[in-house]
Amino acid sequence: MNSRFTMAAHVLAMLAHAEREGRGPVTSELMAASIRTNPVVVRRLLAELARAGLVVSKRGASGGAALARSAKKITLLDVYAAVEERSAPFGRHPSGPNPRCPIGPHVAAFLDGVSGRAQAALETSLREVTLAQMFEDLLRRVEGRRSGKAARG
Amino acid sequence: MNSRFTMAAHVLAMLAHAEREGRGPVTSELMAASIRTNPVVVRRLLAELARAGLVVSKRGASGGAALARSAKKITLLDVYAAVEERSAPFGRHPSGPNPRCPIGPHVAAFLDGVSGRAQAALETSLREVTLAQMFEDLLRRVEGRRSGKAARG
DNA sequence: TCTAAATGTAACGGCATCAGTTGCGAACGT
DNA sequence: ACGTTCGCAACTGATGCCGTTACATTTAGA
Repeated sequence: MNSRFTMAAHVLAMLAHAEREGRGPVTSELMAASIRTNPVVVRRLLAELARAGLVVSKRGASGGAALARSAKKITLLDVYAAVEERSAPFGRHPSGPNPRCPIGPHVAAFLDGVSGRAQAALETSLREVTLAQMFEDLLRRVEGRRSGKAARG
Repeated sequence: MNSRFTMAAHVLAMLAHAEREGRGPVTSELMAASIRTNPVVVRRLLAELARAGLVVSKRGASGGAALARSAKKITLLDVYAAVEERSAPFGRHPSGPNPRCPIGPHVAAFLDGVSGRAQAALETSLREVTLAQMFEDLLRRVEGRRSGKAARG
């Protein structure tokens, strides 16, 4: 299983943090150290996020990545769609069912509907959370304010 | 991506059909021909379904597989859980976040909640459909009754 | 009792995907 | 000009899944 969504959330949290602190772009090297991976892995991830319009990168000295728009306007669904192309919960026959079998194509058609509804439910639950909400929750967790109600997630 | 759920649905539909027709056990070879795969693949699948208590198999001459209980009492969630162990919609850092990074563990904790809710939504949508409902829908599709309302799925 | 029909299971290869790594060219600030 | 940083291509190792072969085991039926 694929860990790009988790890494993307981590990266975007760092970018939201930098933005709030008024710091400049964040380098892939710094983020890679935080995630414990290689800078190139982070850059590949950033390339996908940039293609989706979520981040912008600057090259050269004092370059790095930053959020392309407000953290309030980025939902986890945006992130998921950007880095996880296959959102279907299950796959299909690689070679298709036997066309001489009368039920094969109908099973596939039925499952298309099931898959579509499951996918819609997943997307709805991801659309409800913005990057800003996630970041605020992280701040609360880090600051250890146990008194406030724990944010969902 | 994994096609076991689709194959399992196909297999179980055939078993439901055989049961309704009063036929005996269905061989893996017959089912494999319908799915266009190898009998061993079907048997591996049946082994998982049997471990989950959904089917029973008989060895030897005139052996094969049959439903272990009524198709009305098997939901697609049962099937999904039986063959798709990883139901989480996204994975985690392989090596975990950097412990010296203050937000890493919190990102993971936050995403645990997100994943749990997404997973719950998926499971709810799968629990709503029984094998019997799916099979009835397939029958309608095969018989080509366009007048009746199309079943969800 | 013998035979044919089936399952159960192990082993192996091919293929795809992913993470990690290296190397280098291009862009950019100082 | 120089060092910094991204972008990108290429390669490796690990993993997971499907397909296939092979073989032992079980069972019904002649």
